[in-house]
Amino acid sequence: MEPRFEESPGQRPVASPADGPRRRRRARRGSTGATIDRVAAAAGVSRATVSRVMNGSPTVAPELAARVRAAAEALRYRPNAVARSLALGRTGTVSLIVPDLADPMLQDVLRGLSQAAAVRGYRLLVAESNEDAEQESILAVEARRHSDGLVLASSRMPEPALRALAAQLSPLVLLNRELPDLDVPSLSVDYAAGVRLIVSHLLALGHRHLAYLAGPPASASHLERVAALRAAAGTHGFRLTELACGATFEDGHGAAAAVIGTGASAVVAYNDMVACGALSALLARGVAVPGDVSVTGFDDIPFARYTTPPLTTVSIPKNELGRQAWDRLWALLNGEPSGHGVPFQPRLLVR
Amino acid sequence: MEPRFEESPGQRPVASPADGPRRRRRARRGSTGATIDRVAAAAGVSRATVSRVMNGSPTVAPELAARVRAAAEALRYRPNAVARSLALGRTGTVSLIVPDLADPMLQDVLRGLSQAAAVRGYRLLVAESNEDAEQESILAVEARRHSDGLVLASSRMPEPALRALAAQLSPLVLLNRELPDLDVPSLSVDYAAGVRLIVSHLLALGHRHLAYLAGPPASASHLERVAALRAAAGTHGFRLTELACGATFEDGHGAAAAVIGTGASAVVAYNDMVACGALSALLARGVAVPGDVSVTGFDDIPFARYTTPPLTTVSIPKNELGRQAWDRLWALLNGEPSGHGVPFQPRLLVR
DNA sequence: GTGAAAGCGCTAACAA
DNA sequence: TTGTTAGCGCTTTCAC
Repeated sequence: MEPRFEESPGQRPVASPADGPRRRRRARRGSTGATIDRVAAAAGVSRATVSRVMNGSPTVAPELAARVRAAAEALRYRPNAVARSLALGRTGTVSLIVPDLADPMLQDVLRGLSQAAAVRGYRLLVAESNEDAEQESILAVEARRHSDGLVLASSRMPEPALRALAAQLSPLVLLNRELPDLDVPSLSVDYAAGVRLIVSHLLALGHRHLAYLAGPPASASHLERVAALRAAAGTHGFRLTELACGATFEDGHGAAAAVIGTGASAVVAYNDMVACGALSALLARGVAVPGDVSVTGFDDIPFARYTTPPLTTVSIPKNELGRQAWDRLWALLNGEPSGHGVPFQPRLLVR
Repeated sequence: MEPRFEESPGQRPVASPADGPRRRRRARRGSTGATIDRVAAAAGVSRATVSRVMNGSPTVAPELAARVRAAAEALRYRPNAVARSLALGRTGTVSLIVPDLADPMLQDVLRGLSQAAAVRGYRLLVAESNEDAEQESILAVEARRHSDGLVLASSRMPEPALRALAAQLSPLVLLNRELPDLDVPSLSVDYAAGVRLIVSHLLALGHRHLAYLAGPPASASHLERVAALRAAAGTHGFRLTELACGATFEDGHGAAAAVIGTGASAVVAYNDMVACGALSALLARGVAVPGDVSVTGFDDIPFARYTTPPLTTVSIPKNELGRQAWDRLWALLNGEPSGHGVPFQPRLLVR
């Protein structure tokens, strides 16, 4: 409230009245701060010149540039990223929202995205919604505010909510989720085709009664799969028993008893984790696999190859999905249109 | 230095000469921008008041607050996170650097960290160094500039480099890596103790020749494990054969032939992935596990429980490591000291 | 309780 | 080529 004491004269000449507040502000931050101004002062040039040098502008006299670099070095100057972002109007960060960070399937997507983004000098913010649709809306908006674009993977958001949010979230890329007639690029896998591959394979082996271990009810990919299964059952006339299950090892493990109860000769699992869990529990109960019962998975997680017996599954290009998500986002960030792509075709891996 | 122009009185009357540039700037950003100024204007109050309302300050008259909220709502105003960060001097983001995003072990750490941070409203930036030490230094500095703190997991950085960087990276928490005598909190697991648990178990089963499938040479945890193994071999007088291997399923799978060649009766794998890979390959070659050869892992990844036979391994509290990392970081962010903790004790899981 | 204004640290248009 | 200056959008003193 009172004006501060005058600075003692000398170095930092006469303290203007404005000096008091400024001091106080400075104190707030750590002593970390070598700012662009300090470097400019040390090098005896203007802020602009320092900025030019730091950003590699070619229009700076070599002699000056060297002086600036020396000063920056001496002061251990690191440009403040936040200030830079504010001035530039972009953060150099994109966000990814996933329902479950522990999902080996999404993990590879995460990796592909992260690596592709890194190539362009972009960083990745990740957030986990814990399969909670409401949470997801909030997270998405929040994450978007801190970054330049958003990838929403396997969104659990109800379609109306998603639709309403889409504008706010743009630039936005959807993974494993469609939003027809809205101009949001979405990368999808033709799960129905995947299911048909599995079904054909099992029918060819002579199976006539399949048990489906269902995924999370809110999962779009589960819905696609079950729909395709039912359709196939109608077409090919096999018996289909659906069992509520889930998406994890534990879920699959817990479903083994029920599977045996159905008398089905083959298990179509929602994904590889469920398949592995079920496989393990079946073997433990003395059921021979694939002798008594066949088990198939979905996704081709790294693990699927190393179970005993190895898992027959449908491979989807996870890493590629991540990379493509980046490509779409990158296009949007540059104002290019990013055409709606064709769905990825899964591939059957018989093991 | 020069006094500013006086503002012309009245609303926002005559376009000043400065108006040209400003216009151009505006155009740079998307039309997304409902700014605090626009809301203030719409509500007929000052910026400060809008800010107060948005941040829930109690010192605003209810009537005004309502007006502001209405205006904000109408304009679909979302405070600009970057500007806020700049003014506040904090980003509300912390970074995690990992060597490999696909590692199921680190993944659970990532999850624990992410969830714990979320509780305090913090977001998580992740970056993958691809096991590359140089890359890691760069990434770490970069990530740190964009966030308020850093967690470095299983750092591959040589100790001198890490030591030199520590100050620049602070607040910093290390995972799976010690930096003695430097004041950097580091969360570690007593891997030597874990190795001793496994060795005792195997010795009790009568094994006298163990094959160690070695992890990545630059990995600190591998070095700890191998040192403990050698020490135990000396103490207990069993035979130890070390085989170069790696950290992945493939690595373990590929090592099976070599394992058989050694004639060892038990395999101590660097981690669970290696163990699973080896297990699978051994079974495929007709080696009975655990009949002919025992296989043990390390980490207790979710999968380890669902192999056939299930994997005996050493459990380490991955999720807890993540949460604790956050706790330490949070302490540092608040200027509290964060005592060097005791190393976590692993637990043997016999399966 | 509210507003004016000075920052936060940087970029870039414009002038020189 | 270099410097001046006006922003980027928000928070927070300080004065009223």
